[in-house]
Amino acid sequence: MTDDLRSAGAPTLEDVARAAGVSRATVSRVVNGVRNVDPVIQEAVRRAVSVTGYTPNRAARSLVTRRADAVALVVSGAGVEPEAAEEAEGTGASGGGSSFTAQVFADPFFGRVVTGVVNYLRPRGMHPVLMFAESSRAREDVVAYLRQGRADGALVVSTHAEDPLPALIAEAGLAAVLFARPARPVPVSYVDLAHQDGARLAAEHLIGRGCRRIATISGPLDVPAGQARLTGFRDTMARHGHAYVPTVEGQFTQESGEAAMERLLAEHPDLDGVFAANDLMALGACHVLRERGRSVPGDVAVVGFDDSSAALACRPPLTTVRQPVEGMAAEMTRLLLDRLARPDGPVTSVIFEPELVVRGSA
Amino acid sequence: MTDDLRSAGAPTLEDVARAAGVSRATVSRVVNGVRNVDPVIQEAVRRAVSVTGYTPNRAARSLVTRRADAVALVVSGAGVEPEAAEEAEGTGASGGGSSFTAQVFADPFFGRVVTGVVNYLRPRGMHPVLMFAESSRAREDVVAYLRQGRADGALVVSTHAEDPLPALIAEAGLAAVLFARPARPVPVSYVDLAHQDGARLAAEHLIGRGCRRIATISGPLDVPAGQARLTGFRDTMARHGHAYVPTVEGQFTQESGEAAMERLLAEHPDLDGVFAANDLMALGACHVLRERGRSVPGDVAVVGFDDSSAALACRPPLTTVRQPVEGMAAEMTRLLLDRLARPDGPVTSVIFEPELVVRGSA
DNA sequence: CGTTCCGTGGAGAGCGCTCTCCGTCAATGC
DNA sequence: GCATTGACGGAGAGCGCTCTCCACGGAACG
Repeated sequence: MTDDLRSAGAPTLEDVARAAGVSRATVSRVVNGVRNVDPVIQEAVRRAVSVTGYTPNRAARSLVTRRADAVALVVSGAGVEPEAAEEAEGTGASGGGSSFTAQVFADPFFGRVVTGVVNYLRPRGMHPVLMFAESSRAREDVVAYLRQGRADGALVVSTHAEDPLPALIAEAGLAAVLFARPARPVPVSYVDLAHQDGARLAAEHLIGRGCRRIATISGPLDVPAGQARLTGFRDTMARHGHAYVPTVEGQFTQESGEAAMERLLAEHPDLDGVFAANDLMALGACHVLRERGRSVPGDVAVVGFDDSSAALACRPPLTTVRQPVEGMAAEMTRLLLDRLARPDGPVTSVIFEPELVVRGSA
Repeated sequence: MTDDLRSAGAPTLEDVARAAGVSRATVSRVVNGVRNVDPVIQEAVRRAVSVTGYTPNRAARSLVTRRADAVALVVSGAGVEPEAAEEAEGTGASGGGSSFTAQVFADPFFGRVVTGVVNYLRPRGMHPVLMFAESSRAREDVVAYLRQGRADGALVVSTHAEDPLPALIAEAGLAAVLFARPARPVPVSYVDLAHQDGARLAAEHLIGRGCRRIATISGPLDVPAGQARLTGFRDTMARHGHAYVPTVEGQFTQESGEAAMERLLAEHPDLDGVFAANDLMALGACHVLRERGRSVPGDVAVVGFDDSSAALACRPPLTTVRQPVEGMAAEMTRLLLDRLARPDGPVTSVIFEPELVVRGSA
């Protein structure tokens, strides 16, 4: 219906300029809302835009502005194991596929990150490009992608400590912001949770409800979050006179939570309180407790961490420490856009406070 | 370390050409592997590329090729309710935020879609741009994004039937492929599951293990998948002499599964088998059954649908109908890239066969 | 009444790449 | 031996946009 005005294909600035009887530069000024343009001419241009059905060509704009107006959302793992799994790429009909991506989304945590990122990006007309970086090949891809200018910066969520990606990005002089403090110092901004405070809340809650023989299932200790949650829990316990806290290390998975609970129960059959460093492990622990004839929270109180959807899938629903993931992800995004606006700004960190959510399990 | 060879900023084709002592065109030919280039020159160019640390500028390439080499992955809802929720965009610290995105990722199904898409895209050097289209504003954004040439096509996963997005995209002459058949016919390719066959597997399994009083919790009946699963289930039951199947409609959520189970149990206290149209509802059903003193599968056998992670979070783990989501998502992606390669190709549909996964619940 | 200045629109030079066209040179055919 | 062909490299014209300059005119000032 607008074909009469455009030479061929999509309408360009030139076409709009012709239709409005002004120059290309003026149309550009109106479209980008820059400098003063006579209101009458502005109106004429706007009309011409809608008549021609003009849409700016992003590639052309990017070429001169040197900005893609896009950011990458990278889920990054350290992965010795996933590194090898990459071979099985092609098929993977029966759930094989990329074990890494599947594994990432099994934890509802990542969905909350996406929600926070998208909420912040969307009102600004931006959308994240989703990338996975679990092998060194994939990490190079991410760096290449950024270097090609397809994205202006990266939001990096590492699933393991010792993730080499942040350092790679920093070396290449590319912009990035991390979710969670990197294990090794890297000159990159990040957001994180006050994990120790969260663990303290869990400890105080268990003590407060009268538990006397309390144990904990920690996260992997090579991950800063796992380490911090354990430290925070033990410190608080010590401050309340509990010198010794039986501890078994888990891997943040439901299975590892089950195995850990089995061990704790075998070694300390009389325990009456458990703090699991995330909800998935707490869920596993609840299953084992029930199978061993312990009622939750009657015989044993259980507290989780994260307030993920696993907390609600559990019966009774889990008392847990809520991490404001969406807010953290939004802040992470804000930090990145800030940095893109002022590339020589300071490297900062923003730490969020957790919150105890009391439900049925403790 | 390579600064001596580049004029300033990132190295360009020109820089590489100068370093290799050839023309820009030749470097382009080598980089893109097009036409025959003398092996000796090829080698020289390659060396120059690595010496200069050259990376092609995608914006410049896109400008002339008119291809972004990117696709959008759109999660689309029809949403009357989410439409209004858009107001609360800004803050949303405590989990409020965009109820739509949060809701999308609560079901592990979407993570599997992402996995399949990424697995197919990655070996081809592509990455999906994640977009949500739950309001008409957002739908326009998606269309604008595609029209700006920021993505070559869209992979659309609709959460509701009557989703207007596919039609919008088709009208604009943009490329798209859908996950699941649209409620209204639209000239766009799609992949889907043989839902009826899946329901048949569930019915036969329940009958085969000796259940006599079988009920079902259906999905929302305005969604083609919900409808098809119910139809398939009833048909098979009828074929085995069960003329009447007590049915309660659910909404594919855990809560709706609980409510539905309560009702079924109230009206048919003697039932001994339940088919829930997805795992989340089956999980809810199991919780209710246990609370009402029924053992699973001893007193009541339960079969779910999807084989999502909820199936494993359940105790006992759910017997369920597996939907090869990853494979379907990969095929959807293949169809889109095919279409981009041959824009005048046929509109097709690919239907996948489900598979029964027997675990503890039935 | 001349000078300065600000507000505003146009001209045009690229941004870095691809791709068509053309030129060159060696191999081949009659 | 000369025309024909095929293989291969170079030249150069854009792709659609932004943005820096410059030109122009009217207002303000001395």
